[in-house]
Amino acid sequence: MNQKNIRVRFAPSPTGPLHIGGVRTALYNYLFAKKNGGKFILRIEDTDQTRFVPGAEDYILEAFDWCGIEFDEGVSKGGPFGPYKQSERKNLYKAYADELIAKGYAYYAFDTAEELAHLRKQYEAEKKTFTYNAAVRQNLNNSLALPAEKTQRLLDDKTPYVIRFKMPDDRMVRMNDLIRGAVEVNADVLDDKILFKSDGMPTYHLANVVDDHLMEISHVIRGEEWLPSMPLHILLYEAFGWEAPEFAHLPLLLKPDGKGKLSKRDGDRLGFPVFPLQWRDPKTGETTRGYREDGYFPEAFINMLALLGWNPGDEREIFSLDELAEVFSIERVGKSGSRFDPEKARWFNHQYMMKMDDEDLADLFLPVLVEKGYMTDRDFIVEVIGLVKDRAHFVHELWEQSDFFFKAPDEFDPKAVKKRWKTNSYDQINELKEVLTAIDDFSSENVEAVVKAWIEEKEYGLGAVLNAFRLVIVGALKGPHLFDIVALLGQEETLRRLEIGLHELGRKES
RNA sequence: GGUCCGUUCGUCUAGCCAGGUCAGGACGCCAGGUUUUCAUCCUGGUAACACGGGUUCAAAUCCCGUACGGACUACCA
Repeated sequence: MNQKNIRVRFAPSPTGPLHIGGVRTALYNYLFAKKNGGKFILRIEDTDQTRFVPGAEDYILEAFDWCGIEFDEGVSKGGPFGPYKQSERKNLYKAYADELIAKGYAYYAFDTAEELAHLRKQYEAEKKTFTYNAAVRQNLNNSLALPAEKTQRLLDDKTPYVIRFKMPDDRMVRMNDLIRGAVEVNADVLDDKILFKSDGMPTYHLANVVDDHLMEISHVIRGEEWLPSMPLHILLYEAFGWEAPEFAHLPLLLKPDGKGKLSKRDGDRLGFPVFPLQWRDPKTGETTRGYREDGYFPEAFINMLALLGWNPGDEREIFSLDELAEVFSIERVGKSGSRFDPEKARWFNHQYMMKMDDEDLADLFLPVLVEKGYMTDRDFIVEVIGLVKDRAHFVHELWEQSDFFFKAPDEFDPKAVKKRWKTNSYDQINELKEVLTAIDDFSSENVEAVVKAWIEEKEYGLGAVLNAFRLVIVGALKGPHLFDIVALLGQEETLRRLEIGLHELGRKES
């Protein structure tokens, strides 16, 4: 009874394309909400005007749309707690900062960025770390150190200032993380973080806490990089007299090799996407590949991401989004970072490829065929897909697995020719032509039966004839069951290819 | 440097909380099988508890330390 409503949020900053680590964070939030009958909110955290990138917000929306992740509330969706973009909530944060000052939990600071940078350098030269905290704040340019009249004069003169949190100097902050358990930090190693910037915008810390409270967020599920600021946030809730949400800090996604977290460079270097969608940088015009454009199915992409850091506790690996939502639990999220494995990503896509309906695949394959200039009967395409889809990892690989269904070979693989086009091949294929011409029922089974009977009767080698046969039909020693191919191609086309093959390959002299 | 978090096959991981199984599965890799071919597929194999102490009859599992890795340490999020 009385259990708080579950409300979680994903709060990206629109500074560029969404990294797959971000997608995974959003996914876990989504799954947690769905599993617990809660709400999932999308909030845009654009309090840093200098880092705004045009198109980034649309990218985020489009990426989730592609993934099939839906929000209950948020930008472009609306909801009772809007607006959901922090720049549109700008005028509401200052009052909260003022409240903290009034209660003695925060103060004005007039130090310039240059002064602080200088101080940091000085400390560094002495091999010390500069921390803006209780130990030094009395010697700096702020409302705690200055006489009240001086502070008031600076304020009246419109001197630029920031508002800092007054970090307690002797206080053990005890916290709980849903994934890591108890965590405790002594506040005296923390610094007086800026809550409100001189440009009139709040920093992440203030905006995040205020909005999470106002939006009645029950669980904050976010990346591990936020773990070090959890004490600040807890203290902020405390200062406001608000009940803090539960926290869960997700482990990072790591590079496939070497050390460190997965970055865009790793994708470029190793040849796999790091972003869900292709992204064109508006400044440089540089284009970065995406999972969608690389041919991944959104279902496979999501499935792969979900299993990176979470597992169901049994040996299942293939899950739809709905199935994930049913079995997901935050307790089963691992503590350690997960190395991203591009090979396994491919494997997931292959699993979905094989499961996918031939008709649906035909819809996806059709544009590829049109582009190649082979517009064919749709039923034919569906048949082809049924024969080759198990062999491909991606839709675009369907073409290399099936090109011979759409055109007679324009060249014959030299290695295959050397291996399988022997002295007597010409005569045998020529004779096969007669055999095939005489067949009325050109079904796979019947052609196979007739051809095999003929080979047996003539005592030709099965492998010799069939491989030469495949060579002239396909152009290489590859592809599905040969008789399935010729049945689908039809009698006329099969005979035509035999003709072409005989002409091109000719009689091999011994 | 400081703070915090982490560490089971090459990789993703189960097992740890409630110590007792040849440490299980998947990807990859290797071998065999199926196939007239290639791919798929099937079967089998390969391979791990970071290290050192302690507690205990018994430690991957609990405790301490060490090493290594990571994140954070901005008027960025």
